[in-house]
Amino acid sequence: MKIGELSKTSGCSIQTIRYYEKEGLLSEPERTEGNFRLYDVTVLKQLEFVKHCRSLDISLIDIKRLIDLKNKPEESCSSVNALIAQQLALVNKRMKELKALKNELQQMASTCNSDNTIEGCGIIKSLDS
Amino acid sequence: MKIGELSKTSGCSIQTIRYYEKEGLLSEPERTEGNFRLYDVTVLKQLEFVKHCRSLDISLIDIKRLIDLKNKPEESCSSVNALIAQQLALVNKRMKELKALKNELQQMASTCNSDNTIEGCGIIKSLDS
DNA sequence: ACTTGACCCTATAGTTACTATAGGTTTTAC
DNA sequence: GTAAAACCTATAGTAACTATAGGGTCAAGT
Ligand SMILES: [Zn+2]
Ligand SMILES: [Zn+2]
Ligand SMILES: [Zn+2]
Ligand SMILES: [Zn+2]
Repeated sequence: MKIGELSKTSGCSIQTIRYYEKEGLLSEPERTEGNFRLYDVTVLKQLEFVKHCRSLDISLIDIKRLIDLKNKPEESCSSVNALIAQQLALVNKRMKELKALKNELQQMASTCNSDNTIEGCGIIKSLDS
Repeated sequence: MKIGELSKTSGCSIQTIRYYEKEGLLSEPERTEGNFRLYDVTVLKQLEFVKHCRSLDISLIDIKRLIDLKNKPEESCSSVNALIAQQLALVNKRMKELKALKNELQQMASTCNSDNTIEGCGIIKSLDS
């Protein structure tokens, strides 16, 4: 199949597919005489793998590491485990930050009833301090 | 004071201060004969305002809007309120996403005891499906 | 055979909020 | 007088895409 069909089947945009290829996350496909990319079905699995990783917010560099690890099926999976643990730690950290943000924003919002001038607005006062 | 001192006092890097100025978040300071930026104390308040907004993850564009609103103290503060509400909605959305991420990552991590080959690793299996 | 339109190609610029150089000028201290 | 420290502008890099610009290829219809 050509890239347009792969794009529709996978739900990835054409540019993203080409970008993933450039970054080494997809193997380079064959080309037609006219230089069009020509994919076989195996690339769909690769692309799904990448998409699944991205949905977990794993960086492209880490996805590449995972792909490299996948190609060494005999080795220990401890690196895989470490990578996921690190990703989890990142998510936990961001969640903490977001909770703090949420608290402060909520408190700020509660000081404003929208029925005021900017000069007297509690939100602006909070932001000024 | 010159930019180095402002940087130390405020905790913003020199480049960041110049960047904020370029983006219109700080008023342009006077210059010495030799073209060095020369600040008076009022800029510190401006910078603190920006920093406080950034700590709430408000985008530079929205900070600029807030600054513009601040300069119209007689107007209604409903725009301010709306902007903060929107920011809160954004944070809530990201928190939901992060929770889903965390769940999936945790579940994946639980399928791996690090004592396996990559071929048999539960994490890799999850990512493949 | 020829044209039109859909599809494809590469290369480049834009996005956000900075950070980091490169290459140069000014000030300050000795 | 000179050397270091501080400053200046302009430009490139970061992450993961998205969006053009300016082409080439291919299938269908006339
Ligand atoms: Zn999943
Ligand atoms: Zn208000
Ligand atoms: Zn605060
Ligand atoms: Zn494992």
